[in-house]
Amino acid sequence: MKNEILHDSGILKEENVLLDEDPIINDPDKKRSDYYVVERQTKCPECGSEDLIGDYERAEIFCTECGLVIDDNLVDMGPEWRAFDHEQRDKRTRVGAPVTYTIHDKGLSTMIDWRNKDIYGRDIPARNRAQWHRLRKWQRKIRISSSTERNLAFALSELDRVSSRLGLPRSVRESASVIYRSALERKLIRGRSIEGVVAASLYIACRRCSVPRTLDEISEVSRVTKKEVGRTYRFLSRELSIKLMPTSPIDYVPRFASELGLSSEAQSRAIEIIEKAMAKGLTSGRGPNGVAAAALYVASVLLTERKTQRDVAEIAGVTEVTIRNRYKELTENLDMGITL
DNA sequence: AAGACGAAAGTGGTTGA
DNA sequence: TCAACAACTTTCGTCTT
Repeated sequence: MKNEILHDSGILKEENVLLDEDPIINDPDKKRSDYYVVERQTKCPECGSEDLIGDYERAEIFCTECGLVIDDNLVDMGPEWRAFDHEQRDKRTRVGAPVTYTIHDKGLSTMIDWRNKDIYGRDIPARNRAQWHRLRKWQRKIRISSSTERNLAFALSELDRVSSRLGLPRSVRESASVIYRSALERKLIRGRSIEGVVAASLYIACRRCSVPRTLDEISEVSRVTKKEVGRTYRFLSRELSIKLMPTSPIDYVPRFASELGLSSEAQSRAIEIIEKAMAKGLTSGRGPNGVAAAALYVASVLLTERKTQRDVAEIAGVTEVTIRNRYKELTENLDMGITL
């Protein structure tokens, strides 16, 4: 059963609604990701194509024809887990507070009222006041019982703030909070700012989930310099022995391309170029965003959708000079048929 | 006039003695 | 700890469209 909603960009979307006759829910062969493709019969405003794909890993909906990203702030509306019967389905829809690593005590906490009244509103006798006072004191101490808990509570709200600003999907946030927790457990935060470690955890989580954000982008929305994020991230990955593959320039291509308004042919052309360049070893030691920018620039020229170097540079977060250097290397070493 | 090009000097971080 | 180094940036003058 489908329920139509009007998206704010004016595009009609469909949303899956959990109903008894929904076949996917009870099909154990379906993967989570299968279930989450909820956009159907939607039209791309650019080319009118109806082939849209919702990519919940990157939190983007894009058109397979022209590559336009229609919505890059996708909210994961599906149920928390797969459900196999009625009872579970009721429990597992995304309602209430699921247990999550992003809340410091998972939302379980008790407060003792500061007023000296009992539940009927009567005053508490003076002889008991001291006892209540002690209870309150201890309750406060227990709730946020240690500096560790205070730290975590602050860090997780900061993490939420930063990742909202970056439009990061839930999976990345969970992953980042797990990283932060283990850093805290190993007492690696001492001597470092909480913001810095939060930013670094997010950076690691982003790269792990192949949703790369540059150090620049992260330091822009958090109150940490790029230098500090970089230092902390290296420290964390060493101490927690997190192995990270170097970011592939290809991971940046869809995001940059859609921000530039390039077609999907240009995207795949750029990816082709990058693959060739990687095979020839032209990308090693080079900043991946610079390589991605140059490949996109070349692709845009080849397909006569030319973008200026400045526009590409700005979106990719590199300078025009870097793009020039990169694409000079590309054109010199790769036979691309057409001279620029 | 805007964009592309390239030289030269500067910056921040890594590496190896 | 320091110098050498590679990648990248900043700045600026010149050429091209």
